[in-house]
Amino acid sequence: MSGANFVGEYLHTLDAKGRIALPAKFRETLGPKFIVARGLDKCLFVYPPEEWDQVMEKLKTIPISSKDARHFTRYFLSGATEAEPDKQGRVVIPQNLRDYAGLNKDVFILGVGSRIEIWDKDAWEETKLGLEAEFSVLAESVAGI
Amino acid sequence: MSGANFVGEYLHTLDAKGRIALPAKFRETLGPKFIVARGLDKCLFVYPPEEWDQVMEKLKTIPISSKDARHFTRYFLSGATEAEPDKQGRVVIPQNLRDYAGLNKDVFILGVGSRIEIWDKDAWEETKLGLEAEFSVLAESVAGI
DNA sequence: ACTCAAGTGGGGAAGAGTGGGGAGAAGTGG
DNA sequence: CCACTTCTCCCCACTCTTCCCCACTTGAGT
Repeated sequence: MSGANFVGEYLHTLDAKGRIALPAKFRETLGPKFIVARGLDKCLFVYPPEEWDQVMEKLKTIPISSKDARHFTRYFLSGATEAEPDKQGRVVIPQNLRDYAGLNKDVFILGVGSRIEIWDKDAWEETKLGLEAEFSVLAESVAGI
Repeated sequence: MSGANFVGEYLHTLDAKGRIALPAKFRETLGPKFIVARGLDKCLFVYPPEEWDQVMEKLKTIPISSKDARHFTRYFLSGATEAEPDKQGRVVIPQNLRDYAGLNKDVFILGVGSRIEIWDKDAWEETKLGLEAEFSVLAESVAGI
C-alpha cells in the first residue's frame, strides 16, 4: 500500500494571525513541507508532497489549448499554497483559502486516508448531520464495502 | 520531477512607473532574467528561461504552412519581452502588454504550475466567480482529483 | 500531585511591497 | 554637432506584513 493513512477528527482554532495548529498525530506523516489547496465541498485539502506530485503530473498532461482546462488549472493552482509549519506545528492559511472554505475561529481538521481536510466548524457539523442519516445508504452506493 | 511549480494568488499593484513587484516566493525559481508574453485569456504569461525554451520548442513543431499558426506565432512572439527585475524584485511591464491585459493599478499574480500569470484585478475576480461554480464539475471531468 | 506534551496567544525583529527622488541614457530639434 | 527634453533605471526610505521565538494554559499519563 502506498501513501499516508490519516484518520480522526480534531477541533482546533484559527488564531488572529491566520494560523492553525495541525494535530500532532499528523505531523510526522506530513513531513516538514506540504500543500494546502481548495478542495471539493468548500473545504481545504492538505496534501503530502508525494500526493501533490501526482496531482501535478496529471495537470501537466492537460493540453493548454482547451479553455476549460486552462481555467481549471488556474483556479486550482492559484488556490494552493506550499506550507511549512513553525516550531509549534502551525501553518498560516492565506486569506483566499480562508475565504473559500469560510473559515472562522473554530475549524475541524479531519483525517481522510491519503489526505487531510480543513473545515469550518459549523459547515462540518451541518454536513455531518446530513451524513449520519445517509450513512448506510451511502455505504451501499459506494461499491464493494 | 522537472520544471517549476508556481502556486498561489497575490494581489499587488502596478505603480505609476509601470512596475510590478513579483511575489518573493517566485523570485528564486524565476531567476535573474525571464520572459513576459501575451497569454491566453487576456492575461500575461511569465516564464522562467527553461520553461520558455520548452514553449519555443513546441512552437517550432507547428507547421509554417498553416496561416493560423503563422499568425499565432507572430502575435505571441512579437509581444514577448525579456525582463530583469530591479533590486526590489520589480519588473517594468511595457505599454503594449499592459494594454493587452487591461492592467490598471491593482493586479493579481497567479502561480499556475510551470508559469506565472498576471491579471487585472477585476478581470480575474470576475473570471474566478464563474469558476467557483464549476469547480467540482471540472475537477471530475478534467483531472479526476 | 507532578510532569510532559499539545494547543494557543502575543511581542518583536526581519523581510516584503510600495512610493518617489535623482542620475544617466536615449531621442529630438535647432 | 550641440543643447534640450524625455524616459529609463538605480537607489533610498517608509510602512505593513510575515515569521520566529518565548510563555501561558490545559489535559493526559505516571
